[in-house]
Amino acid sequence: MDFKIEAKDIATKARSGQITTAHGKIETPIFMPVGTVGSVKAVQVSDLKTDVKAQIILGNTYHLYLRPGLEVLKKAGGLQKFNGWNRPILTDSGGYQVYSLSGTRKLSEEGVVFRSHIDGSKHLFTPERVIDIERCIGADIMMAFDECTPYPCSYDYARKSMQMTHAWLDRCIAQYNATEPLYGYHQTLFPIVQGSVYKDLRRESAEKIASVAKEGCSIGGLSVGEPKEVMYELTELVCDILPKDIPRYLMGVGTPENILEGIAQGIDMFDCVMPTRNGRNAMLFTKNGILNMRNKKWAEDFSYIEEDGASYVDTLYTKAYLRHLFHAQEFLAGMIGSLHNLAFYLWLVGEARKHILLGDFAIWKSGMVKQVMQRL
RNA sequence: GGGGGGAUACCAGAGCGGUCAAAUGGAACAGACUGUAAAUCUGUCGGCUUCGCCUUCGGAGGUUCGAAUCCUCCUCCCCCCA
Repeated sequence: MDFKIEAKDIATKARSGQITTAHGKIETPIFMPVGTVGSVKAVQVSDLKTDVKAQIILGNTYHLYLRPGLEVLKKAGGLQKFNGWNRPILTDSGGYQVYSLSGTRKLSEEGVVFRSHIDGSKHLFTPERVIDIERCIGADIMMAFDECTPYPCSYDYARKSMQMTHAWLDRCIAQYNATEPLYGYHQTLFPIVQGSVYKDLRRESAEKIASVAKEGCSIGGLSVGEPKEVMYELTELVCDILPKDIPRYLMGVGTPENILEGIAQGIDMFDCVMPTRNGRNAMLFTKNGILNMRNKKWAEDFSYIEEDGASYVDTLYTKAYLRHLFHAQEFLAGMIGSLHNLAFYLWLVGEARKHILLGDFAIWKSGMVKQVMQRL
């Protein structure tokens, strides 16, 4: 994997660049749609490519391991072939499930025993095992196995968890170095900064990650409920420590505002379920603000979803019609919402990139944040 | 013509003497959602000057300390037999 920085903003720490993977190039800053079980929910691959203009999508190690399972993925020749995407894929390691499925798993220094949310069966995930699974999935970018700490989180717990994540990282790297890709193309490994909301822990973790990161690195454990100001402050602190010449990925973030702030602090990659999940739940992000498409006020609004929107659905359907679809619980409603939101997110990071290259990112951003976050 | 059942809030539908402004669904209205156990979840849902009060359970009377619940009559609906 290769990363070239093309431009650096002067007023902020934003930068634009290009990542080259075995499955294609990625222009940064970039937003990566989430496709947990191998599919970006409610969105066709064809639309992801031509309409959303996604360049890389996520998959999830825990979910794909459980279903369809490693044998199928191996026989398919990797996830890129299996799901028809054939472009760059990043897999989350299951570290988020350590957090989100905390009620059905047991955590120890060795690893995590998950109780399958599908059938209740037990599955041990160790750092070594996670790397093996990610090899089977064939992700271009594999995430190290970590614990995403909850919020709030005591200092003591955060410190121990961070130390464990660091120990797991060393084991991930060892396993990474001891194994080969299964499908003949290069896979890279991103380590993850943890440390909850504690600055000294974040600093320590960032230093650890900086010392081992080769081709990219990431920041985890944020956007789990802490105030956004805390997230911004910690992102800045961490970015100042992380290597400048490799991509930085802020995991699980976020709202359009979060993403623009992240870009300003030097983040290159983002992912979040928000555009798809909220899109399925009738919340639309537009360049003029946020709409709840279930609201009565759209019942007889026959204007297009977004007159100059980024997706073809924006001028194919009216607000009144989309509201009707949501009320009628038609699958099409969630498909339109997801497609619209993803196209908006990709448009947003594309614009950010454009303005970084132009040199007026800071001005553009402050106007855009206000515009994009207002409620319509 | 004879016999029986029923009318409850926007809809459907519990309740069958006090703990009922009335269960439960649905609809409606609003909100939440940040490395997806989510096409999910939450709240409100008679009125008001809202720790209380007022008006409601087809209509009119009555019994009772007290009625959506019991009695009488009326109106409408449904079913069975001829």
